[in-house]
Amino acid sequence: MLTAERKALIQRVLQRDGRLIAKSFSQEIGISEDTIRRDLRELAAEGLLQRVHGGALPASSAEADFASRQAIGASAKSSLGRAAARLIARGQIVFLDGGTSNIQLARQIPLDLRATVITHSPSIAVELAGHPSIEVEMIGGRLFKHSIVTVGSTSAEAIARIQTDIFFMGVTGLHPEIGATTGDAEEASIKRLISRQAGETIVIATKEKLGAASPYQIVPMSEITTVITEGQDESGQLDQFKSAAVTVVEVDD
Amino acid sequence: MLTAERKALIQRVLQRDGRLIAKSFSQEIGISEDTIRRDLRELAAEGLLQRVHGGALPASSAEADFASRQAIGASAKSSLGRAAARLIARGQIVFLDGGTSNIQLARQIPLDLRATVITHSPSIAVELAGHPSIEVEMIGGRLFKHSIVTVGSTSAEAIARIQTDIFFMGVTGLHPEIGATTGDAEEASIKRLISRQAGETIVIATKEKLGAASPYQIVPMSEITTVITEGQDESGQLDQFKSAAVTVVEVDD
DNA sequence: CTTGACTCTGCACGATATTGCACGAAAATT
DNA sequence: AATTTTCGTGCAATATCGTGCAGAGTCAAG
Repeated sequence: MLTAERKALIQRVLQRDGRLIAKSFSQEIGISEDTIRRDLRELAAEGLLQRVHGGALPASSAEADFASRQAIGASAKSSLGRAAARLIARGQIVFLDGGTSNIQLARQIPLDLRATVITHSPSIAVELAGHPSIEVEMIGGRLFKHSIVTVGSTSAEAIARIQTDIFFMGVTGLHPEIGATTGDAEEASIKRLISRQAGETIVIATKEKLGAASPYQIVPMSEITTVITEGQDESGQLDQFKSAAVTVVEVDD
Repeated sequence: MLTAERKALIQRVLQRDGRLIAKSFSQEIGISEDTIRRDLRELAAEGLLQRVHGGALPASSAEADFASRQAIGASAKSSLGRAAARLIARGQIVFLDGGTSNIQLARQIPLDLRATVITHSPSIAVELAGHPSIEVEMIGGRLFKHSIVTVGSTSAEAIARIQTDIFFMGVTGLHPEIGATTGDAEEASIKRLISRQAGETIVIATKEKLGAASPYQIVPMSEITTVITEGQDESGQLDQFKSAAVTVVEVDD
């Protein structure tokens, strides 16, 4: 087995299980613990995971900081969410992905707007249960705890039967050449499917996600209709996205 | 279990419950008290929590305030949930209905119990996303906002394909002759279907629900295996249930 | 084809960390 | 004041870590 393969596998297991035990993992793939520990040390040095006694945890440790992630940059996310919510027209069928940006979006939907929201995020469903005029449809399936969205074949089948006007996609990275990416292969696959069923695919990206790339590609830039991001374009990155035939909406805080 | 995971878990429980008892927590996750106390000491040294005799409280005083408010009175409600959670055996497939009683139940599931929870309540799904060893399967469908559960034909189809060991049913009334009732016809129909797919049907009923009846019958008493309720039987109502070949679990506060 | 530099891997071993137990001290409860 | 519970520390057993080292494989220059 190649070193690079092994390292990729480590990251995948880490994304899937939210942790990795050095001893049991080494037995599982039939490699000595020493080698695994070496890999873990190197990946930790690159900041790709968090090394702990006994194994490793994801770099941005899983659900533990879901709440704190929500707190960080909340004001920026809520103004992005407000801008995104304005793109929903009366009567449309909208797919809302999981993630903190989309929860903000859900909170910003005008109270008199009548529309249908499809989601595979229980958090979004709970949030919208309090909205007076939005019809909510929940996609079932196995719960992927890290992102708190449903995945798997049950989800895929349900999604395949629904055509939507707009898909607000959550990503962990958005790169001009690589496109939209996320940290889990199965999640990427589900997002790809949703995108195919949608007329428009819109990505809300805070500035730290611009130019970043995670292991798994969801779709290339060509599949993305609109990017909603913060207005302070320091690095000129936005020009790269604009030239990719994508509408870029810049929002000031 | 990794040390870092354990510490993360401690902080999450602290955030959720507003407090942590060293002794009961150590039993819950099957680790010696010494280790837990050591963890608490270390986390306190980092300023991540406040160490107190018997356990720990959240670091910030604002949260501690919220915590004590929540702790008072919640203990009465959660004791029913705790009793219910004890009925779940390792490896079982359990259907958790919506409702506040079942959310309490979800919170009381021992942290080391491995089981699968099926639910049509997004709130339950979100709650269990934080549980380290429970597999969660979400039933999709149209969201019935009043109860925050999914209903409709999509839900019904998904439910019809699943056989479960136990169904913890939420009701608004439980009457010795009329049986279990609720306020919405469609919800009643979905609950009936779930009950048919389950080996046991268990109802958690606070005392104000006993003897009460809502417009729509879900199932007659003969379909209910167990009733979990509060221990203070003033009116002799429980005898009526006991004579209906139902196991009655009385819980003292 | 050979040689030498280089990398990767597994093993050995001393260093370090973690855990549970024992026991006396401190705190809470009666 | 007596009793029970909880705490903290020392200690020993165990698990995990990091490093040095040697053998195997790779690759390119000779």
